[in-house]
Amino acid sequence: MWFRRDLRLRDNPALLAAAGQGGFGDGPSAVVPLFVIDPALWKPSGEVRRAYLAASLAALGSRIGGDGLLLRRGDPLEQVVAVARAAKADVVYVAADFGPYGRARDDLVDSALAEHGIRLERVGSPYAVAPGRVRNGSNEPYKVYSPFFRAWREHGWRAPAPSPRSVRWEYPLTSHDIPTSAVPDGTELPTAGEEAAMRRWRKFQDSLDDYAEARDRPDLDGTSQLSHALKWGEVHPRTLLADLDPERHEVYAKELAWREFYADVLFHRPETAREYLRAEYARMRYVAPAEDFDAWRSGRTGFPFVDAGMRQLRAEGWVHNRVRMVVASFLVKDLHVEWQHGARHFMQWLRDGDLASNQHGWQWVAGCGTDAAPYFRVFNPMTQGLKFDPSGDYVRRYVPELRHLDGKAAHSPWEFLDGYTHGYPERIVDHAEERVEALARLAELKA
DNA sequence: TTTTGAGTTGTTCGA
DNA sequence: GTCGAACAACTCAAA
Repeated sequence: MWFRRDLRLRDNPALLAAAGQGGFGDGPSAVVPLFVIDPALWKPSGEVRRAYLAASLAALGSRIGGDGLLLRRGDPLEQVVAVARAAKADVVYVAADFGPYGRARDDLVDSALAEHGIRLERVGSPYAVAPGRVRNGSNEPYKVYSPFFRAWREHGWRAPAPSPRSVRWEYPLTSHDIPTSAVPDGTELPTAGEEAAMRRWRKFQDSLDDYAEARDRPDLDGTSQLSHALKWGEVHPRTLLADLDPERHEVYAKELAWREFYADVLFHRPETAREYLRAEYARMRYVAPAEDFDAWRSGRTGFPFVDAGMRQLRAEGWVHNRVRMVVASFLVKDLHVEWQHGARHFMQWLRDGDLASNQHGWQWVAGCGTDAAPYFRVFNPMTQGLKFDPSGDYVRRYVPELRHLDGKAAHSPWEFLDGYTHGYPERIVDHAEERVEALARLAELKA
């Protein structure tokens, strides 16, 4: 069993197939629990995601017990083949990967294994409905979310798979060490592993009825906080969907469907991990990242809601989705910087950094993605802050220079004589002007 | 093939 | 302070 982004034992069809249990296989087998630390993925992941992955691997090792995971470092092409041969394995089981890199990697590993008479079996995926499955009446992939969601729900998914009974784990080779992966100073990460994810889910289920209201409020704890667990497969979305009331909890199911929609879009258009989904947007006039980009990255734009979000990213490796949209809109529409620069920064720091969701979330905000909505949607950072952080608590939590301002005053230090007495920077741009400029640049594109 | 209705998440302005 | 209209035109999906 080659684990990748499915770091759990429960509801894991590939593992059941490997162990020959649950009707997935043909009788009990010994299983090698393999994880390969691939430098091609490890290095660009950013220290937060690396640290979280290391903790998650340790948690999975504990769940397995005994010698835990068989960890190998290096090119999967070499490592998987070496381990499979040493184990005299007939089959290597995986959950299918639908990302651009993972697909190519798995095809290569498939061929390399085949040379030794070993099969690569793809059982299940990180999604309730595998990318490529949901099609419209013309058998084409959907390009708009809402009809995708209806068809996705109609398509349906399997019930959660049973947990494996005792598995006979085998270790044909010795483990390598996990590379050093210290958490950056001051970064707080949640407890890793499937048990922690299930605890969080059970706790969050009490809040599901309030989710539709509370989910948009970054000052409240209204979200499930499971994005990192979904990213690493510590929990499968199917497990969550099975616990939802289809009527009352549709809003939460819709958020899971967004994740599946973006995976589907990226599956059909793998080049959009880097390139514009709407190619004409490559022609727009942009500003090369410079001092303003640095101010954005470090949370010193002078716009409290934006700066709070950018500092939350660095402090926690996570940002509330509402704030992700606002800071992304600010970079693209107020600073006129291409979305790829912002997306790369997010991927460097997010503990849940998922290529499909991140890149297409950015493209959506930038207007070059799957958004079918009006072009004139430009977020006003102060209006957004007042609307979704009405008490100012979120801003004060991450921006100490504004803690002396009470209530909503934290959103507009420029209106107060003592607004800047604690070192908070002045606004680096005039939002009203840059909004007009963004619309003008779009108009040029249309012309 | 043509037509029709709809499209996550907004902002501004004037009544 | 609140509320509704205006802000373009286009693409997508299905009837």
